[in-house]
Amino acid sequence: MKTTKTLLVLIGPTGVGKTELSLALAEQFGAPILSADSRQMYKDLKIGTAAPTADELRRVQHYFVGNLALTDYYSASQFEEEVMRLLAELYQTHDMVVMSGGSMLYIDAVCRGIDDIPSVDPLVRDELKMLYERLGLDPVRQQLKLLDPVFYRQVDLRNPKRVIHALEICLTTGRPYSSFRTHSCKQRPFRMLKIGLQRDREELYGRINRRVDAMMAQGLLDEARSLYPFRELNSLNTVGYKELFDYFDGCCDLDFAIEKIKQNTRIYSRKQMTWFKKDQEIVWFHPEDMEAIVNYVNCTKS
RNA sequence: GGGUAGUUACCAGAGUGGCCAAAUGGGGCUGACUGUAACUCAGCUGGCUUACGCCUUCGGUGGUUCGAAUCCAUCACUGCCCA
Repeated sequence: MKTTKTLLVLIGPTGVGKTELSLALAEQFGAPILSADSRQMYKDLKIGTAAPTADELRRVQHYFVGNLALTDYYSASQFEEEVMRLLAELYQTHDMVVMSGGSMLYIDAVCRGIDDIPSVDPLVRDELKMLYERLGLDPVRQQLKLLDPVFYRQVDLRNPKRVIHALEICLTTGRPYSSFRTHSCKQRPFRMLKIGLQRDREELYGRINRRVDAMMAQGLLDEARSLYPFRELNSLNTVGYKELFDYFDGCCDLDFAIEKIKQNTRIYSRKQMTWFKKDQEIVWFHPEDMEAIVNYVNCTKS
């Protein structure tokens, strides 16, 4: 009899209770956990990203937690590639793997695939960054219009990140950015069960606020202080750290910074929900209703 | 008790006779997003309406005026100063 290999994908906004549930489910099904969190991957971001603790890491085999240095370049595409390679390996010995996380783009990269686009030449990146900083977005837009009129018509021309990135690709490859974009959905050699975790807004916000207070009690301030010298790194453009950097700069007092962390975390959770809402494959549960989730998983096994 | 400044939408705060449902910022909400994504960007934010538009608002009341958030009177409350 052929056993179906399953990827149990736990999706939900930050603070909803993914970590706890993922551990319980992983133990129940004897599955390893694959984290899909773009910030918990950095080994120096522990408290502020609510990364699984050493105890939790001992309970279940985890992947993609604390595997990067702050200076490492990383992308959703790399994540897709590494996850696919790892899954092929894990499915030799496991029927089920749990993937748990909140990084929308990373999850989609694994579940649907992401187009194969070459990496940006660092020189081109620096050059465009300078151009943008010196002369604004307009010259970037004009160049993009010339090199990729198709994408030029599609992009949000007011969004610097998107406009600049498209041009970066045009310049490093010599081809229009849009020619790489197929948006095709890749087939995966395993079955995916997307489980969405949901709580009432008020309940979620309460958890988020309390979690930030708990982070402070655990020493987030010291963690952030030790990372302050690296604040310009992209990996530190992260909720929970950037607000404290502002405090170190003297831009606000500590209480204000903490409130900002709570607020930005709430905003982030809403962005996640907006993204996940569109995904019709997700079946939604309350994170504390493990029984219903286990039933659902078992029912779909046939 | 006397003087003085004020009372504008969730908050702060512009507006001092028509171009005002009322600038701007914050907050809130909604959404976009395929390569640094916990990023970046956008829209809405008095009520009803798809919209044209209509209705109710600028501390209360009463006036002046074709027309008032804006002028006058009065009442209430708040801040500051002098007693």
